[in-house]
Amino acid sequence: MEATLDNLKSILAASNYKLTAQRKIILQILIDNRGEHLSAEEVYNIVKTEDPGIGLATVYRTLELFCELGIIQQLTFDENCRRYELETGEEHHHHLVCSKCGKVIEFNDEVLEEFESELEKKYSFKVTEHKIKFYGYCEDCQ
Amino acid sequence: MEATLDNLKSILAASNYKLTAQRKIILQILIDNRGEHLSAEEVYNIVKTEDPGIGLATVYRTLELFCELGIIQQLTFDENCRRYELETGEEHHHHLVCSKCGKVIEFNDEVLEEFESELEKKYSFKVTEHKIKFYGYCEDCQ
DNA sequence: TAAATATTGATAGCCATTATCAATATACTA
DNA sequence: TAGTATATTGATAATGGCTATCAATATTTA
Repeated sequence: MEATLDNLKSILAASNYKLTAQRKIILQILIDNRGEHLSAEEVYNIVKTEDPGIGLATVYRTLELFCELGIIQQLTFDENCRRYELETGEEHHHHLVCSKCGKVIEFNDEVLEEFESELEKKYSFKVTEHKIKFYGYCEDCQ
Repeated sequence: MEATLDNLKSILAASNYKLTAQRKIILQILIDNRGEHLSAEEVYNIVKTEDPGIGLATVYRTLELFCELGIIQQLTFDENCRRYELETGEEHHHHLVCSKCGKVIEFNDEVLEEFESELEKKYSFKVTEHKIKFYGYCEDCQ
């Protein structure tokens, strides 16, 4: 289920967290920038235009909390910079990252799901998460 | 082609780098610990037993250089800790990482290669690198 | 409305990695 | 083989994204 400003309070309450103005603003920004893969710093810069008093630590904490609650998902295209995207509740998808212009193309594929099942059998390994990224050059940069 | 103490000099020379005692020791350690996925800090601790005077920066620089030359490959199972493994010249492989005990199981599969080719066609994207990791629980930790 | 609890902002701290730079080592050249 | 240009080293300061701390404040519950 995708998070909205309306159900945020109940999502938080279900885990004994409280609804605050800061959390609402940050969720709103993530929704407004759906598909943007924002970093904490970028969220901070946007949020400051609406609430200049907000602290950087609050942004980091809120993003971490939203991850824990499954509202967003953490991505790391480049190390030393974590990015976040809204969890849509739809199929999981993966990314093609252009090494030149930085463009990110999303794809999803059930082939990977099948592959995962095979691995689980072969290695008696229970997969709970996967990180799959392809790096290279997009159409414009080749 | 896999790097050895014998061909290290020519690999370096081909890119205008020089052979040094430090580079030899570090390569030797990587060879001795094949399959260990060492971090820079770990390499540093081992190297100090053979050459106490070596600097940490040299270890970092050498590992970076070896990556650039294709002698080793960088891995990131856990963010904020980069690990390295020898490039064997054989098939590429990927990793299953146990979230509980940290065990790393290696696998390789041509299914992924095929999948990559399909992606390239579909998105007009030239893949140069992929990072594929599955996280979960190994046989002992389930 | 009060009390219990969670959250916030400011800021100091962390820690793996990088940059700086003078001293030194390597490798080419004559 | 000595001289020279160039690359490398070790020590250490700096970087930078992120986290911990804590008193002040806000939210929720009773």
